Amino acid sequence: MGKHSCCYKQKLRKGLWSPEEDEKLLKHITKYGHGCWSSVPKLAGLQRCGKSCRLRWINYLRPDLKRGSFSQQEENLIVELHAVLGNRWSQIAAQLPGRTDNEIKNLWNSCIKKKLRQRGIDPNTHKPLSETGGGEDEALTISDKTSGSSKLKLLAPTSGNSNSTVPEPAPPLMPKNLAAPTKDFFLDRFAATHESSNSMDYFPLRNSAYSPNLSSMHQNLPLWFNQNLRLFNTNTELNCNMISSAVPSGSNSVVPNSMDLKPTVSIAEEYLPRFQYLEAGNSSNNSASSGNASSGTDLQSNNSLFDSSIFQWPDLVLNKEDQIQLGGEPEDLKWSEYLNGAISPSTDLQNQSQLFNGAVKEENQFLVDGFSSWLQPPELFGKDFQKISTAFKQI
DNA sequence: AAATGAGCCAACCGCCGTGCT
DNA sequence: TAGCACGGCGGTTGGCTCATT
Repeated sequence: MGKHSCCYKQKLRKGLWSPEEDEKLLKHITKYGHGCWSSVPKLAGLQRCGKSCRLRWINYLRPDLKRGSFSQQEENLIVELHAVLGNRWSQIAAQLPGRTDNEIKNLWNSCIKKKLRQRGIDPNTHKPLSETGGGEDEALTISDKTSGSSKLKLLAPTSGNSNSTVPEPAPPLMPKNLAAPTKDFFLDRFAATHESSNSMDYFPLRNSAYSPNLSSMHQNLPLWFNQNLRLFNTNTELNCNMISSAVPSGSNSVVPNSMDLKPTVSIAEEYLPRFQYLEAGNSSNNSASSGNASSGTDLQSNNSLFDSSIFQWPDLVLNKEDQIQLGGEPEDLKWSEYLNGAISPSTDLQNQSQLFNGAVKEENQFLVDGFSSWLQPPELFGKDFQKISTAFKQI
């Protein structure tokens, strides 16, 4: 049980992938797309099961993967997201463009957990160890895998009656296949969840060691995370500004340096002011300590998400000059989507939603951008990217 | 230089949900 | 409706690398 039929059919290779296998798989997918994964190994001439091919592609060969170590901002974001989503690595990964769930999971288990414990935080509950008794195996309160109920808890706003402990039904969740939510949709959600001071009762982090401001955001975060959609994919904007600032210069990101893909308007910009509102309304101390207070699209400086949190690992704070030196470009933008016109400065949420609800699989984009990026040494991306991408666009 | 342990990471395993027949 | 195939996810494992003894 659990084993796919393809695994029984023949003696299949297991273990590490050889460069030859990688090449075969890559060539096949860049040329034909993956289609049905179970048929990929056969068509590509590989002695692997389709599942293995899929995994290899997703975790390693995919051209939009960001290589290199995680930036401090990325780590912070992972911690924050984990506090909200628990061990839903794929959903966390969806908010970190270029990172895979496996990568994040590994980072969490090998690194972040340790750091949190060193800081006296229980990585499971995100509460101080003193509160949780420091039990390593304490039952998870957040990553309850019966996600239905836990989600309800996260999502449920409380009634206007601040004494009530019974959550009232939440406004409707973002429907998977309906038109994308409007700004008002989120405003309504925000109002519903933010109105009641007691709403924290249903949020596991209400007493966490994080800054109180976070609770407001956390309450709303789940509303924005749809299991089947990337977070509007707007995190392209949300994340890119955070992450790009700290990506080491040695990072061989596939995003070209020479391109300015930053959209003039994004959903993130639409909603980030709300974070500012949260700050103003709920926090008496929203002064940025990150030294990264600049644009209105910078999540970090706008909502002090990390500013007053305990996750200020002091070893990596970049000033503006550093950012410029390191590139500072919005490298996490899905440039392939830009190429395909999926995200343009005028692209609205609905269009993006349609993009991801559409029949075309997201990965199919690699047919185009994968080919160009893979075959280019990283240092050539910037120089040749536009030319190459233009060429592929014309195909 | 060899042995050992720790940490990291790629890949596997088992389960679940979904869509198709 | 049941059964099957498949994709996807999260947990776990095994092997490699590096540091320490």
